Parts: sequence; structure tokens; C-alpha cells
Amino acid sequence: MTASVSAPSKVELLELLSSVGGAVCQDFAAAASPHGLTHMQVRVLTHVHRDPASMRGIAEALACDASNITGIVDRLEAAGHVRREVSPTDRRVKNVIATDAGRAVLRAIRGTMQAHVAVDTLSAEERALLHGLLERMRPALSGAAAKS
Amino acid sequence: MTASVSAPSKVELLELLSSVGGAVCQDFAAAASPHGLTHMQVRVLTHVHRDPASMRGIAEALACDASNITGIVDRLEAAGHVRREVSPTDRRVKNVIATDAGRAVLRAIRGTMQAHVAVDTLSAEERALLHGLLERMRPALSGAAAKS
DNA sequence: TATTGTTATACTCTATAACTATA
DNA sequence: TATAGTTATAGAGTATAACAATA
Repeated sequence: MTASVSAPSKVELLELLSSVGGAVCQDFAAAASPHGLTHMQVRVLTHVHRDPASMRGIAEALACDASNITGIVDRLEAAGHVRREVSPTDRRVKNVIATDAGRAVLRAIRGTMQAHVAVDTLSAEERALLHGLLERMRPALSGAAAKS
Repeated sequence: MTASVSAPSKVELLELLSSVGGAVCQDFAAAASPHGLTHMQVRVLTHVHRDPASMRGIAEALACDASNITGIVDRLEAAGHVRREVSPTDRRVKNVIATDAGRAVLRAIRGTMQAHVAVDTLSAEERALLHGLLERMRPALSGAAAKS
């Protein structure tokens, strides 16, 4: 007997991972939409909701070019969810900081996702297992710079 | 002892899944870029590389609006990777069919991904396990219509 | 010189709405 | 009427290159 599943190829696993990941992104977007946020804006807000981060730091965490972050933070700032603050130690650097309003919105979005039916498909043990497997793969992916 | 991992929350699992899935998408895009294709074009080509599919069918499989598929297939067709064919049974329907050139390009891209170091992070058993867990979650996600 | 952030540009993806041609 | 596909539109994300301010 060849295990429970019919031995999918490595590429098929990557295709499935990209497909499922994309679907989760869409669900994040759907949860954020009522609050006027996009998925990328949620990711940036998530990255700075606890500790401030520089524009460059955000770009590395999200594995995209720094020039993209300007527009995303522009829109978050216009909505009052974050603010920019020039670093006291290096005046070239701008730190992005979540506002109380931004944290409240993020809390609401994460609350919606917390209730997502997909996560209840798996038991707590399976979720921990899945989490561990994904964590092990991540450093070898393009978003390797992403720390959180 | 609380298992091997410090019990991540449901939301954290979804965030990780979306992050890892996004990174895999980027790696697909990087593998496709030398051939002049984008990640979405690869997904469409993958969907029709064996059997033809209608525009509507592709849209449902990729969980996006049908109007998007027009442009994506336009570009694939201009590059000679697919062709459109009016259905013999319903003249409203157009079936998208991969060309030999399209299949060759897809084979090359999948070959690049097959050698991706990230999949070697896990053993064959772990890959099968991961595949099974993802398959179980997928029906409960927004891309639930996606069959492959 | 090197780095941070921004701007300008061009392209792809995205959803919505309106249109056509078929059924 | 309803459906398949397209077009038009507007917005968001993406990378590249060039730029100003600062180190």
C-alpha cells in the first residue's frame, strides 16, 4: 500500500499550495473588503500592528519591491490606519506605525478569519502539524526574507 | 507538554498559508518569466494542457470573474500557447486548447519547479501528508469551485 | 559612494457593468 | 429570458528606472 494518498508529484504539491494559498488570500480580501482594505493592505497592517517597521523592512517582509510599499502605505495612511514617522536615528528612514483605528480594523478582520470554516476542517493537532510543515518549507521559498 | 509547536492560532495558520502560498506563486512567476509567461497564464495553461476547457470553466477553476480570462487567453493565444475553438454543440461556447508549443513551455516550467529546493525540505511521506491536509481544506475555501 | 524613500512608467490582474450572439 | 464571451472602465499590485535627501 502506498500510503493514504496516491503519491502526488512535487510539482503538483506546489500547484496545490499556490492554489490553496491564493484562495486563502481571496478570503482575506473578502474579510477586509467591508472595511475598505485590500489583502496587501491587511498584510502591511499585520506586519506593523505590534511594532513599527521601516518602508524597506515592510518590503522585505512582504517580498516585494520597496516602491510598491509607498502606494500601499499611502492608502493606509489616507484611511487613518497607519502613520509615517521619520526615524530619530536616521532621517532617511520612515517608520510606519499602526494607529488605534488601524489596530481595531485589523482585529475585526482577524476575528472574521478566526471563524473561517476552513480551519475547522482540521483538528488542532493537524493544524499544528500543517503549521510546522509550512514553517519548514518557507525559508526555501522566494519570500525567504519574510520573518513574519 | 503542548505538542511540538506552541499551538498557533487559527488565524496565524491562515496567515502562514497565505504567505507561503504567495511565495510559491512568486516562484512560479519566476520560473515562467524566462518564457514570457505570468503566473496566471501558467495556471490557465495548466488547466487546459490535457483537456480543453471553456472560458467559463477556466474562470470557475481559477475562482475569478470570466471577464479576466479573456485577456489572459488573449495573451496566451498571441504567444501561440493556446488556441480558441468554437464548440460544435453550443456556438456560444469557446473551448481553449493548448498547442504543442504551449505544452512544451509548460513542461519546461514544471521541470524548473520540480527541482525547487523547497519541496526537498520535506520527505515523501511529509509531502503526501501536506497534500492530503491541503486537499481537505480546499473545499471550504473561496476557490471551492476549483477542481484542479 | 551607498542607502532610503519617492516618483514616473508600463503592464498584468481584478471586479463591475454593458454589450453581442447565441440558446 | 437566460447564458457565454467580450469590451470598457477603473483601481490595485508589480517591477524597473531615475531621482532627492541623507548617511
